[in-house]
Amino acid sequence: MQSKINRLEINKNILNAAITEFSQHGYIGASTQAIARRAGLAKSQLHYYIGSKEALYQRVLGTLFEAWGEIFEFDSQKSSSPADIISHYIDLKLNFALQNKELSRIFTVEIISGGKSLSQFWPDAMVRMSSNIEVINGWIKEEKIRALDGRLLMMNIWALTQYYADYALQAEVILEGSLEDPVLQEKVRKELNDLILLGCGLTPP
Amino acid sequence: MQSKINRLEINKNILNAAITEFSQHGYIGASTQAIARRAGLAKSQLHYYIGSKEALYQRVLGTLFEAWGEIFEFDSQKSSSPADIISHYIDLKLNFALQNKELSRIFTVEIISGGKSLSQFWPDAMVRMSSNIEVINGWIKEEKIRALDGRLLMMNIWALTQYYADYALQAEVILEGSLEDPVLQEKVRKELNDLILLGCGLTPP
DNA sequence: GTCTATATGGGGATAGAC
DNA sequence: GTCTATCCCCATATAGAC
Repeated sequence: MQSKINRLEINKNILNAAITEFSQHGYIGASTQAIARRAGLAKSQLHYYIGSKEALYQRVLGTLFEAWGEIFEFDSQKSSSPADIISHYIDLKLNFALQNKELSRIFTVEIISGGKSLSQFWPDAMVRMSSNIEVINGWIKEEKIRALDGRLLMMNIWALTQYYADYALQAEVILEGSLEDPVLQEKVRKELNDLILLGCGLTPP
Repeated sequence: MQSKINRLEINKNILNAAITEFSQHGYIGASTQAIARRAGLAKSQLHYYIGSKEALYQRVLGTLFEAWGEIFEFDSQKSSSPADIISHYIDLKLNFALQNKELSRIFTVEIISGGKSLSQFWPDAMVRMSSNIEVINGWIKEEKIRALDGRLLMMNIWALTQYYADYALQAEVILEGSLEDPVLQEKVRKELNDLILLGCGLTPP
C-alpha cells in the first residue's frame, strides 16, 4: 500500500530530524519548528504525526536504548580470553559511537540536563552493566586480570568510546582529519585497545 | 565602597546562576528568566547587568578557558619523569572536573551544539595542546614511553577525566556513592593513573 | 539602580476549511 | 492527511516611572 510506505518514510524522516535537533540542543533547546523544517513538513503536520514533543523525544530515547541494548553485554564465550572479550566490547561500543554520533550524543546531553527522562531506561541498562562487572570480578578472582575496580573499568571504557561521538568536533581539529576516514578510525580503534588492555595488565593481540 | 562590593557580589551571583543554567540546557535552551530567578534578580534587572544573553554566555566561556589555561600545559620540570608529568596532569584535570562540574559541562554542551561560540578560544587551547604533544613525541624518540600517538593520548586523558564532570550522574548510580566523597575521589584518581600509565607502558608510582 | 509595563518574536499545540 | 489561521504562553529585550 502506497500510503503505508509513505507513512513509514515520513516517520523515518521525522525521527532522523528529531535526532539531529535533540542531539544539538537537548530536549528544551530543540524546537518542533526546526524539526519540522528539517523533516520537510509544516509544523502543524509534524504535530499531527508526533502527538507531542515529549512523545517524540521518548521515541528517540527508545531508539537509542534499543540499539545499545544489543551491544552492552559482554559477548563471553567460555573459550574467550578477557583480552578478547574486552577488545570486542571496545570495538562494538566505538563503532556505534562513530557511526551514530548524533544518537549517542543525545544520551550525553540528557544526562547533563539532569537525566529526568531516563527513569524507564535505567533498570535495564544497569542490569547489563552489573552483569559485565560480575564477569570482570570473576576474572580478578581467577587472577586473569589485575585487581582493578570493575565498575571503574566499565565507566572508563564508556568514557573513552563515547568521546569519539560527543567530541568528534574537537577530535577532528586535533587529528586534522575526518573521523569518517577508515584509516583514522582504525588508528583510534587500535590505540584504545592498546591503552585499555595494557592498562588492565593484559597483552594486546 | 559599599556599592562596589554589591556590584561584585551581584556579578558573582549572576555568573554562578548562568553557569548552572547554561550547563544544564546549553546556550539556546537556557533562559534569562531562569538565570534571573536563580540569581535572585528581576529579569529586567538582570538584563541591565548583562547587556545580552550572548554577552553573558561569552563571559561564562571566558571564565572556563581562563581556568583551563592554567592547568592545560604539562608541568615539565627537566628532572621529572614522563610518569610524574602525566600523573600530575591527570590529577589537575580530574580535580578540576570534580570541583567544577557545571563549568566543565558547558564546554561539552557547546561542542555538541556545534561549537560556534568557541572560535576565539580555539587558537590558545590548541597551542597548549600542541606543546604537550611535542613533549610526548620527544619521549617517544628517547624511548621513554611506547610508540603511541601523542594526540590520541591527550584526547584519551581528556575523555577519561571529563567523564567525571559530564557523567557524574551515571557514575554516582554505578558507584552507589557521591563523587563529593574524598574516598571515592581518591579511588577514581588512582584507577585513572594506573590505567593510563600502564596503558602507556609506564610504571605507576 | 530598580521596578512595572510593554514591544516583538517564537514556542507548542489545536481548530477547522479543504 | 494537509493546509491556514490562531490560541496562549514564554522568550529576549527595552522604555520609562520612581
